[in-house]
Amino acid sequence: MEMDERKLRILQAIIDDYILTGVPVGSRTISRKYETGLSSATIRNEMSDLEELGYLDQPHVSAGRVPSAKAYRLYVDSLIRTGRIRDDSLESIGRYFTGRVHQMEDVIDHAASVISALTRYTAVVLPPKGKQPRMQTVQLVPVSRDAALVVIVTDTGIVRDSTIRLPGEMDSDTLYAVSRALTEQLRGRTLSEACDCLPDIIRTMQENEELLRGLYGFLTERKEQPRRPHVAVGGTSNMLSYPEYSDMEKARNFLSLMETRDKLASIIAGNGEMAFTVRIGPETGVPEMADCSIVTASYSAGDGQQGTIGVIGPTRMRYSQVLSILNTMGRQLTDLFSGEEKDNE
Amino acid sequence: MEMDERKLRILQAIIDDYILTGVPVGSRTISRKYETGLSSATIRNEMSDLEELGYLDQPHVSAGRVPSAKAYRLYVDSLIRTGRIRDDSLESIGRYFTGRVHQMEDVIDHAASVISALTRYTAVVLPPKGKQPRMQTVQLVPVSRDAALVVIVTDTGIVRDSTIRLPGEMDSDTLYAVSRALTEQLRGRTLSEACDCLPDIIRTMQENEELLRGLYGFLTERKEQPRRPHVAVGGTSNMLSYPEYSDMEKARNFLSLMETRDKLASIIAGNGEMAFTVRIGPETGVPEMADCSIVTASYSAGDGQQGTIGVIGPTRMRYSQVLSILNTMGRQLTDLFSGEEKDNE
DNA sequence: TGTTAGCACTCAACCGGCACGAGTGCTAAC
DNA sequence: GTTAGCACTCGTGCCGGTTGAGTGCTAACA
Repeated sequence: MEMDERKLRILQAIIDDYILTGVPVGSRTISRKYETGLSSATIRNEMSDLEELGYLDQPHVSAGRVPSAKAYRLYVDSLIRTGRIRDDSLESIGRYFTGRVHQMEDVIDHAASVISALTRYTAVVLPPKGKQPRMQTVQLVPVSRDAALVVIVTDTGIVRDSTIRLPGEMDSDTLYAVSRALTEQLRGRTLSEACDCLPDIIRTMQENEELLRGLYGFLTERKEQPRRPHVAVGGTSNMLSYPEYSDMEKARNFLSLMETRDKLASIIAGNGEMAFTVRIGPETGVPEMADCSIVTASYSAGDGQQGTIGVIGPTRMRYSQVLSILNTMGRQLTDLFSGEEKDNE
Repeated sequence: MEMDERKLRILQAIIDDYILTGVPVGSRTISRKYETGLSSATIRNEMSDLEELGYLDQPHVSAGRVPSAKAYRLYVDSLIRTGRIRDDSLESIGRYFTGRVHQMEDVIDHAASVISALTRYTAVVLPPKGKQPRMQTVQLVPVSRDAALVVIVTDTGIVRDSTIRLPGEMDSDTLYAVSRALTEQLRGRTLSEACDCLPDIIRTMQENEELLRGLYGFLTERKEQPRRPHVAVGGTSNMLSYPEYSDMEKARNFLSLMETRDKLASIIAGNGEMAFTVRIGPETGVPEMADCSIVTASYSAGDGQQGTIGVIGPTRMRYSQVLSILNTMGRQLTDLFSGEEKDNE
């Protein structure tokens, strides 16, 4: 026995209905609500076949059928292959991003809350991430008599800053002179390269040895403990609306996973090569998410920097809508960050 | 009829037991588990009195008694008055904050997760906030040929940065010269004062008019849309462990409140004058939190800057433990930020 | 006068039985 | 190949009885 056109149509109807209602769907429902021109008995036979083929599950004998992960996979693949991903909500998304100060973290927080509001699922946004950033400018800004702020501008526009102590009183001009010299020497190097060659530089700039040692300590600390990126999450409470999560234990595990941002980031993080990733149920590889699906899309922030936006929802997700929204949002973010990028170059 | 010593002792026992178990407590339980030397019948009479006085509620006639908000209030007040707030968990808290790079947001995130882990409730930490910060140094750091990073160092150590466009190519030395001149003129002023007097400065520095105008735009934008402070939240999932939140609807409302950080911040924000605030049930003034309590403590970040740490839990909270942990954590944060502050002055 | 033992009463929680109905699989007729 | 009909399954909701924790009241006691 194999799949034919009619089976496919029936499966589609079952999935649509299940996504809508969340309750196992029976043969009668399909024959009535969807104009198939077939009786419930015929649907029943087809459903039986579809179950044998592994596309449907039956919670118990007198209940309706529920789509399996395999069915969703088929459904999503055909959705993506036929390119039926619209851009309908573009304007409503675009509207959110006008006339604002675009600080990176604000933008991704905001993106997460917009996505979760539109989809009514949980949204996760990871900041752009790419190759090792290279230094462009190093500058020491005086903060007080014996402390300075280290500002490192990299080619990705990301700035790391923190104060270091000065060995003694140093005026603003001296700091500037050191900054210029450092910039000249370190420009184009990555953070860890800079770390490696700083001892050499210290030798050539004896007069400021102590200050540079402080800077060296700061850099190595940063290299070993990079500031972990900000992960934006929105709409975690949405998940509790779905009967899939009426089990408290499950809900708590889910929420607690959402709280451990490191783990969450590693789950969401895409390989950056695919426009979309859809992982259904067990495909997520995370036991806590055995009955969730994760849809991710990547956006670009110029210069090879890639970010990820993702939606987490029950396996019976409105995939088509989610893909459309992620698609639009991805483009929006790409425009936004690339635009900013253009300003800087 | 009025309160006497014995009633107080019994009430105390009832509250202790209810905090522990979460189920209505009966007279027999009190007479056996707590060595009162009284029979259950006597306890029963006293409980009846306590109910009449408004300290106990009875869910239904054949259930035990439950402490009222008024009872918790009495309990907490005596807890605070007698100063029975220990510092037992100090070492375990202190241990968390050693050998780390102390970036403000990391610290408060971390504090929230430590508090929630220790208390098993939900923790909220607000960053220090105080009088208008005053400028100390302004510096323009070149980012690319036609863009610069504006770094403003204020006396609170908080740094605002964002890129602005340069009118044309300007080398690092020119930018430095402008920075020095600006610093001289603006030092000691608040952000909005700086905004007001920048037009005057522009007049005196004709040659860089265009650059300064860009800066002016940046400052006014910042003045009107201050970056909203980062609110750290930890342990939201903990709330689902308590039977008080077995109702999904309630749980969802709670979580969604935790997601709207602005509102959350305004609920938690203390007046800064009290060491501790305990708001019980209706006292919170938030309908979603009718059966929650909120305990807050403030910490100081030096120079009049005040931050707030808070715990949100069911009304039957382990107040004593929570107060003790907040007390310790508040001191820890005060030390940490004041220490940093000391480095800078 | 305060304390306690005893007793009747209440009521949520639990359990077993029963009817209902949605849904299936199978068979026979079209 | 399709469909009508029928027997069968099984989760769900409802009803009534039992249980047990807990109370309030009263009478006896120290």
